[in-house]
Parts: sequence; structure tokens; C-alpha cells
Amino acid sequence: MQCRGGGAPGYGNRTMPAAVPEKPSLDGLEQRWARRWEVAGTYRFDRAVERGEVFSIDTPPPTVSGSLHVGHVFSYTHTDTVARFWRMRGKAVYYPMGWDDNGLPTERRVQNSYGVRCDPSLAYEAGLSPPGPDAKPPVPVSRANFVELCHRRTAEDEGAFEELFRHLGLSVDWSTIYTTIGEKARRISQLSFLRLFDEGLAEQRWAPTLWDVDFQTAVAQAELEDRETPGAYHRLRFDDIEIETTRPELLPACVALVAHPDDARFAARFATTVRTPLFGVEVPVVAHELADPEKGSGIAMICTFGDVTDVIWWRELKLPVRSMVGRDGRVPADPPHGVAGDGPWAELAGKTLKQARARIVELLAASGDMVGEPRPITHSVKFFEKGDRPLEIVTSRQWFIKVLDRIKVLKERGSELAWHPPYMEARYQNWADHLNTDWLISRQRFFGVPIPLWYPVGDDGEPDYSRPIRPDDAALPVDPSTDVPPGYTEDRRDQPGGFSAEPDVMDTWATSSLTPQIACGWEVDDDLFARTFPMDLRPQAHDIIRTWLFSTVVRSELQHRSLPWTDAAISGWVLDPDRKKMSKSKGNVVTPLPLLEQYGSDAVRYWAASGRPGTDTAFDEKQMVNGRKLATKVLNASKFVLGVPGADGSTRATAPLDLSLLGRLAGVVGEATAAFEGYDYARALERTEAFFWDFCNDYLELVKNRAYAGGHDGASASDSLRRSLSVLLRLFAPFLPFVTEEVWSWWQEGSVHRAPWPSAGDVEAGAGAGEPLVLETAAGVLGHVRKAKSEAKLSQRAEVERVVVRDTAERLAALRLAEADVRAAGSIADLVLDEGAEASVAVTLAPPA
RNA sequence: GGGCGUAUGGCUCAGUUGGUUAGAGCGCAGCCUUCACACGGCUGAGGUCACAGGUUCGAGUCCUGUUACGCCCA
Repeated sequence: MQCRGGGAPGYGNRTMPAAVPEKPSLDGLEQRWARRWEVAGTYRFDRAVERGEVFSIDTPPPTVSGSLHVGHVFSYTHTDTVARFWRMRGKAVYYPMGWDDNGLPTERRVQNSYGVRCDPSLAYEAGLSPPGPDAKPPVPVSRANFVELCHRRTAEDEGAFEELFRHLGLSVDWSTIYTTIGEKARRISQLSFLRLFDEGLAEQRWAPTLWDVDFQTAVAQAELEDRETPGAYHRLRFDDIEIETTRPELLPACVALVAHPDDARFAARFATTVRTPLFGVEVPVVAHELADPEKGSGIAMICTFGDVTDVIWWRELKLPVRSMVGRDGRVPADPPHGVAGDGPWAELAGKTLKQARARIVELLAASGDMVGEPRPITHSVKFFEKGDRPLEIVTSRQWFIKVLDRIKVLKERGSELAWHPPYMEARYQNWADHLNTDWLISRQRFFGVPIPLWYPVGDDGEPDYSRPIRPDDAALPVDPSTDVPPGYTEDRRDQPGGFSAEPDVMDTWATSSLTPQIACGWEVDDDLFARTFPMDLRPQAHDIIRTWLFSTVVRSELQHRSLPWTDAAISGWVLDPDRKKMSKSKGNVVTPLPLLEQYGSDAVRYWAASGRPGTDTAFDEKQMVNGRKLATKVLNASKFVLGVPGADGSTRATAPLDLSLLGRLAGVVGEATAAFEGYDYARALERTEAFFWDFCNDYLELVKNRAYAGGHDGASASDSLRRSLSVLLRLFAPFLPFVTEEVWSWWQEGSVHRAPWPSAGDVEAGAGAGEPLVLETAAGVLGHVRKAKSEAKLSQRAEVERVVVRDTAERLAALRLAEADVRAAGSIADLVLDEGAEASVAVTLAPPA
């Protein structure tokens, strides 16, 4: 086991005898090191450390519905580089992993793969064996059984996810896995809900809400999506007024006509009534600012409910309800109030809304109440983001968390949060500004965290929703459909005078908004919570700022009156090579495992880490090829550095060229460190990599001969090389954890990932401040010599008779300090330094032997 | 319609408070088997920094406008 910050890094006299393989290879590093890290507990969180020395990360729990894609590899690598940086900086990194197995995607997969459907009215059956895929009809099972099957199903995926993430080299502490449907998450989610309930911050309402007729559940504002959808204006005659509507099927639900109060065309008609065509229902003509005089004929029908504007009109104008949309999206048998059950209604009852529209248009055409032909248009319609049919509005009993009354403080929290990149805050503020409903958290689904309430049943057999019964905190988690409320026995369930369970579950976001509380053990592990919360970092992609990030801020504000974390690092998306979003429906999703196997994890991480924070990045295997080359280069350059003689650690770098190199390296360390502190891993990588290639191409060539020659000057080169290698390996470690660990193991004790992050001061302290010009001028001359040989189509080993360098006195003085190295590297017989205003390098090649 | 972002050689991108002839990788061309590396090395060609104005001694970099693309929201 390594100690954190265990003193000086291992060059100098702590150096072990180098055990460099004859032929270094990248193959198999992932398996070997993943296993050793696990055994050594390299990434284990040290629980003894106080909050100030902890860096805690609110890892996004990936949805367990199938497989991970390159987008996961991309953003999780970003987080991992940051985690590794802070670990090397001496922080105790709390880096847990979660799986989001709660919710609709899992439900669907379980239904299909086990051939079951959930029926919450059934009792749990121990040892139930499901029929298997595609059973017809699906077997109804209790919610408890259903949840059990969800666990069984997701366990397999979670195992595969973990394997992939280990292969990728995420430095997660794998002993801290949670799942969003697990007992701990259910307990915390229910407890948090009950606290809000106790304080009146969670409340139920009987209200019109957006409803998905396929999933048969209410949906929240954050889950909406506007889609451009074809439709048609139908012009209908109400007595002498003509209105235009895209939803003629809702005619029976019409409760009024509405026009703008300033619209002179209808001024005389306000406060009068008209009769609806076909149904002959008398409805008032009313005025409201939201009526758009430019739209259609300038006057619209209000139906309960066709869209969210109808809801506003209905509420503000205190109109009656005529409901005709069932939860299944069909027209119910019973007509709304005021509509006759015979006549046209009888033809609509039982039809889908689409069928009803077709029929009603026929009837209107036949009766002459439709003017002209329908006029096709395209308009934007609200959909559930996972849904296929437009949302309807259905009146039902739902639970809400109150957020509208604290938008101001939520916006302030958004400003307090340090966003990386900063412009991502706009999405948060934008969303907060446009919120128009409280957060609807109840879902009429099964595989979710149950809302932990019951209701007393009156003597009439009806539940009294106004008097919820809550469980004791100690009993959590509960499933009200199988557990019994305090003071009742199971035989009183659904009996007059007994109790009934709240049938709804909470939406996935209502639980995943608590990942900081779940990961840190709120009310479950007070000691851990005190050491890790509020967390340091929320890493996530930008598409879920309005959902996950916002809702997490909401919960933390309501629960703790604080932010859940100080920093949010927002990753972009991986786009396909044509810069299109990757999605299953487009079929352009890339599976990561073959990439990891083909290029190696370090190479794939290199590609991912090249994607700057917040920036969408095209999928590019070329970058993985580059990453592979870089990792190979690290192996080979390390082999060279460790192979030079005379490195017993007794001599420090003294040669001006060596000090110049170390001075430049100190600058790189400073830049990489500053970049990482600002969560800009991509910049840290770019700076390090640029230095490394110059190090290999110029510096190694310049010192090669001197290093092999040994002696005092050789020892200087050797010390400089090893010092540089030690620093470079540590700078690369967050990006290339496998190859750096491999090389580190050749000559150092412990893990590079527990070694201290280098500081510019350390490098300079070992070397003094080198003169940058020495390396710069030496490499410059070498470049000219190479060019001359290249243009003469000669080997770089060809002899050079003479080189005349003309430059300023200052630069020549610097060059003179590396003269011997330049001559050796270029095979130059005679190097002439000639002071002059016009800089030039003249190379005279030796005649062929 | 509101907001945010991006436009730099054939491709993918860097360019940190405005400062000398704009950088890298890939691709392309030529060369080199040199004892760390041929899964390599060296060299080279290639850019009016989207467009139009403006500020400045000086603008890829700041301001205004225009265009194109992408994303978020209504």
C-alpha cells in the first residue's frame, strides 16, 4: 500500500534498479494493471481523511438499459483525468459509481425479456419463475416480483458496465457502488420525500397535467420536447362565428370561444353565447390576452383540454370542464357534461382520438358546419421525450415538489456554482427562467421508488386523499402496496375503514436528483456524509442540465439550503464523423469495447481527453491511432532514458542544455497544473504532449552521445533524463494510466497514480532556472543541419564539414553552451559561431567518402 | 421567436489577459533502415484566420453588423 504524498518522487537515490523489458509492449497492460490496482487498493477512498482533504465526485450513474457507448467513454474519461490529478495532488478522492436502473427503460426490457407485466394489485409470490421472452399474453406479477426481476435483469448489465469501465481504467472506488433502485437509494429517496411532505414542500394536487397515452403516465415539464408536426386547420362554424382549429375532434370538449380583448372584430360578441356545431352546446364568447388575433380566424375554441393554453384559459376564466380524453387516449363512453350521449357522441365513444377526428370531420362536412377543406400546416406539438404520440392533457391526482416559489434562490445557486466551461450556466438560468409548473414527480408506473404513503379508506370505500398516512422513518424503505401503515393490519387493505396504498411511484429524476445524498450516505452514514458533502464536482453532459443538474440543485436547496457541489464540469457529446448526434435510431452508435481492444485503453482515453470541456467532438479513430503512437513512444523513450549508463543518482544535472530543458519542463508543469485546477484536462494534455515530442525529437538526440559517453557530463544528462521522465510520467498519468504505470514499475516503487503531482518548484529546485535559449538555439541549428541532409538526400548520420551560425551575441552565447552536443548530434566537424544582425545557418556537407 | 456556442491550410483541432515571418496531428510529397522506437525518424509544400465595418502604433485575438452551421429553450 502506498502512502499519500510520501516525500520526494522517485528519482535520485530512491531510484530502484531499472528493470526494463527487452521489447516493451502495450499489449495486456489493461488486464494486468486493473487487477493489481484492485488488489493494492490504489483507488480506495481513505475514510479517515477530513473534508478539507477530500475531493468528492458526484459520478453520473449511467442508465442500465443495454450497453455503454463511446459517449460514456468520452465523458467518464474526462472525469477520471480530473480525479487522478487531485489524487496525485494528495487529496483523498471519493469517486463512487452508481447505476441508474430505476425507471421506464428497465421496465420495458423486463417486460420483454421475462414475458411479464406488472399488476400492483397482486400479492408477492415467493420463488416466482417468469415464463420467458415473448410470452403471450404476458403473465401479471406483483410489483415486488416485478422489481425483483428488474434487479435480476440489471445485474447482468451492471456487471458488463463495470468490466468495461475497469478496462478503460477509471479510477473509481469499486467498493462504493450504488444503484438508484437499491435499498439505500430507496430509503434516502423516500426519506427525502417525506421530509418535504412534512414541511409542505411536496403536495398533491388534482390538476390537468400533460399525459402520455401510451405510457399512461403524467410527465414533467423537464421531459417535454417540442416537435414540428404536420397538422391542419379546420374552419368550423359556430352560429355566425367561424373559428379555426387543428383539433376538431375536441369539439365536444369545447367550453368557450376566445378572442383578444382588443380585437374589434369580436368586441360586440364578448359576453354573448354561441352553439357548438353538431353538439349544440351553448358556450360563451370570452376575451383573453393570450388569444392571438393573427392566428387562424383570430378567434379560437377553448377545450378542456387541448393544450396548455387551454389550461390557462380554463383556470383564469373559471370555465367548466368537459373532459373527453381517457387515460388510454380514447374517447370514454360517458359524454362530458352538457353533451348528449346519443347522436354524434355515440359514434365517437371508444375511438382513439385520431379515429374520432376522422369521424367528426366527416360529420362536420356532412352537416355543412365545416367551411372549405382542411388547410395543412406544420406546427410545434409537445411530446414526452421518450414518447411517440402527442401528449394529451388529463386531469388526475399527482404529487408535486414546489419549486416555482423559489426560482430566485435557485438562480442564485446557479450563479454560485463554478461552471466549466462558464457559458454552460446560461442553460441553467434559461431553464429556471422558463419554468412554469412545479415539479411533477409522481408517475403511474411500477418500477420506481414508491411514494411512501397510504390513505385511510372511508366507510364508503373511497380513499381519503386529504389525510395521507406516512410510515415511520425507521421503516424505510417501504412499498405501500405490500407494507402496512402504522396502526393497521394487512387485512384492512382496501376495506371500508381500512387503508389503501398510494399506487404511484416517483419519477426517476426524483431519485437521481439525490445522487449526492445517496453517494455520501445522507441520514445513513453521518460520518461519511460529513467527510464528503457538499461534493466538489458534478461531471455530466450538457443535455441534462435542465433535468439532472437542475433537479439536484433543487433537492439540495430544499434539503440542505446549499449547493450539492462547488463545481460542475460539463462534457460535450460525441458526434459521428459527419458531426451528427449519435443515436440508436440513426444506427451510428459506436460500441467502445472493440476500440479499447484495438487501440488500447490509453489510446482511446487520449482521444477522449483531447475533447475540450463542453465541446462536442467528432468520433475520430485517427486520434486513437495518435494516442497509440504516443503510448508506444512513452514506452520506447522510457526504455532509452533508463538504459543510459551512469545514473546512480549521485550527480545532479549541471550542463546548461540539461538545465535549459528542465527549466522548460518546469514551465510545462506550471501550465498543466493550472489547466487541471481549472478542470481543463485537454489543455493539460496538449501542453504535456507538445513538450514530450520536442523532448524526444530534439533533446534526446542532442544528449544521446554525451549520455552514452558517461563521465561527469554524461551523469548530468542521465540525471536530467531521469528527472524529466519521472515528471513526464506523472504529467501523463491521468491520461495514460496504463503505460505510465507500466514504465513507473520498471524503476520506481509504488503506483505512479499515488505519486505526488510534480510542481514547477520541484523541477526548478532540482535544476535551477535554466536558460531557455540554450535548448532553443541548439535545436534550431540541429534543424538546419537535418534540412541540409534531407535536401541532399543523405542519411541523418552523414558527416557535416562545417556549419556557420550567424546570430546575435546573446543567442550565440547560449548556443556555445551546448556546442559539443550540437556537434555530436549533427556529426559536425567544424561549428563556427559568427556574430551578425542577419541570422542565418550555413551548412556545408562533407564530400562523400 | 429568445438564448448559447462554433466558423483558422484537404481533414480534425490548438492559439490563455491584442504584440515579432499564424501552430500541431492526420493526409500529401521527398528522403533516411541512425545502436529507444519502421506501430519509427527527418525534411517540405499547403492558410486573404467566414464576410463587412470599427477601436488601436498593432487584431485570428476586442466592439458592431451580416452569413452559415450546431445546440438549448419557447
